Amino acid sequence: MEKKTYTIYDIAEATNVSPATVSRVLNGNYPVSKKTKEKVMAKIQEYNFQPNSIARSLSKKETKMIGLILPDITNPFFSSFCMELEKYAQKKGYTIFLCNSMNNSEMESVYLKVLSERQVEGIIMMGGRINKSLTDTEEAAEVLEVMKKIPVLMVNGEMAGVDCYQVRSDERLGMKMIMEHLVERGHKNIGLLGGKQGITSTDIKVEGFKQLLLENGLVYYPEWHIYSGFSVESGQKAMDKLLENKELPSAIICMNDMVASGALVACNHQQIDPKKFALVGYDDSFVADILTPSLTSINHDYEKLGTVALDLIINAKNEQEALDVTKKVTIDPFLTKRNSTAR
Amino acid sequence: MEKKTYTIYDIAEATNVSPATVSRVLNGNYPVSKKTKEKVMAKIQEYNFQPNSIARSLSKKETKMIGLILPDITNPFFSSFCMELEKYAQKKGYTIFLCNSMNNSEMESVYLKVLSERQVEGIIMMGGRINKSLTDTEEAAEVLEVMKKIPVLMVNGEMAGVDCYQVRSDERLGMKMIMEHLVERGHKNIGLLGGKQGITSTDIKVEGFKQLLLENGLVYYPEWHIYSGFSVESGQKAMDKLLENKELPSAIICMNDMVASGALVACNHQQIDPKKFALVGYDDSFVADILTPSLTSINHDYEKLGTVALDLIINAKNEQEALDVTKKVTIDPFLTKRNSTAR
DNA sequence: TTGAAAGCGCTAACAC
DNA sequence: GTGTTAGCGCTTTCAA
Repeated sequence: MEKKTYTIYDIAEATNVSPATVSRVLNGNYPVSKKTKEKVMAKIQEYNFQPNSIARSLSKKETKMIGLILPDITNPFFSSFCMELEKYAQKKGYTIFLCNSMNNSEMESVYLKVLSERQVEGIIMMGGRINKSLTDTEEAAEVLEVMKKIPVLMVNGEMAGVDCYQVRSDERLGMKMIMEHLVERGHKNIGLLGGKQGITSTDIKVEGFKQLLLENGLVYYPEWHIYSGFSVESGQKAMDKLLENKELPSAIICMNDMVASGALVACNHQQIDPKKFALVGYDDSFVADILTPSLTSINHDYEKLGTVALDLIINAKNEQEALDVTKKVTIDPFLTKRNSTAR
Repeated sequence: MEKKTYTIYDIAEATNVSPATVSRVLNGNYPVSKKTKEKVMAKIQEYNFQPNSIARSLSKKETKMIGLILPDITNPFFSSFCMELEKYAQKKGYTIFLCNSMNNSEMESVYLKVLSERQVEGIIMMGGRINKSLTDTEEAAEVLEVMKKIPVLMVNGEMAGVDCYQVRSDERLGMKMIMEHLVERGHKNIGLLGGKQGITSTDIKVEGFKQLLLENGLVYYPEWHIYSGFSVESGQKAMDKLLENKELPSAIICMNDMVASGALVACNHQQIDPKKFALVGYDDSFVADILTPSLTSINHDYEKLGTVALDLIINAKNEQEALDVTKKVTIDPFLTKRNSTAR
């Protein structure tokens, strides 16, 4: 079974050329006569030779690998992004190194180190430490250390004192789209469910929510605003709590589709027709389609998020000299209307 | 910004030892005097030195990377497996190289090549070409070629003529658990929705379904058995079609949770109370919890699937000599009962 | 316990 | 156009 694995030397020898020439036909970056080229190609075919990209990486000091650190690939938001990122990376000749931190800061640290040792050419971070409103100094220091060697990009997050590449979907705008949609549907009493204080994405939405109520001449009722988390269960709990109120809103915005799912579960448990409320989610994951009623939600435009992120990080090297580099890009989300807010 | 990145030579020089010694303290595999060890460690700290694992890989001819090729990480079945695999791999000092083939055979080929060039130490395949009942010769040949160099493991799939490592959750047993559960609940009329003929996982379940009906003295009604696919929409279509029948089953088994979701959507559209049917899904993904009613489903035991798969592939190298290696392992799934089949 | 040196497979000057 | 050769950064005999 110890199959001999061929090197360019084997090919060179068998073809009576030098290893350099083999390398040249392999890379096509230097002129090689048609004749020798064909000769070499033939042997490569014959031997089914595959270049060792480890050796190439060492020699060229480039790995064509991008690291992606996220909390949990099981979450549709992250997997959707991952998918789009990889799709685009593939086109660009890059390959993605996926790291699930399991929502654990220590794991993030471990992976930061692993990726650095593996010489990835860029690191994209999502969730976890970059999504806390209050930056932890230790955690920031680690990222800064890595940034000395490798460009870092954060998706929908940031850390105080860490000046890195950023791509974010405009959650303030997303909230505005939701609000306009609801107002247009005649809603005046609107509740907000889920999320956690201190998590950036939540804080942005909450702030937008309050401000937009004001702008639309509507009132913010604290009892209709319930923090709970990001999971289905948290959504269920939040909805249960909301339903304890005597006065209820006519529309409910949820921090993500999971929370909205939980809200629906709560309604069903309590034998309350969910159509009583206009319900809106966030992330526009595939669950939005399977819920009853199907869920109106905000789409982050995953494709754009992915392509922009990759472009930024790939170009980071070249851009380092340029002074006017746009390091932070904001992507417009869009609203997908479904039955949960139909008239 | 062109930050000098240190090598063991820098450390060696600064410490007045040889690079070899630095390597030894880094790896801890050879005796080093306590004194020099501490000296070296200190410098490593000071310089914040990180070994280049590309160089190490080239020298040691080991990458500690395992490739994972699957159709779509967005699908909870695959992401759940991926998560468990990575969790265990991390413990074992391995790292996962994720490849989304986007359900595209050519992409599978591309990734097979990429992983091979990148010198991964094992390749785990799921879905795609290994899940067709009729093996494509070309596709098999590619896999066989790779197997000359790298051990390959297939999860819930196989290819005719390709003798590789295999881990599968026993879908025949899963079907039996479902059937027993339904029979115990008094159901005699059972339908089967979704899947595709020619896809192994479907074929196994269908065959089991028919046989188990027989064994339980029940009748197979072709009009209650509707192929459609694996998506939510396909489930909806299948259910719509099923509902055209005059006589309806009292229980419905779906090929996966997505199809079951679609079935529920169809019921809701048609204003039919889904509680009229006992509904069972497959995969036990998180959607099972958010549906109304919550969905009874078969869990593949992702953790076991992941750990067994990794162990097999990691040990492949050593085991090559042993003649009696168990190359194929079957994992027992388990039934998670929820409201959709409650009395 | 430590150092010298060869080598992992490929690339890229530099010659010719 | 093509060959020679010196690395890339680390590991690992072999000697000392």
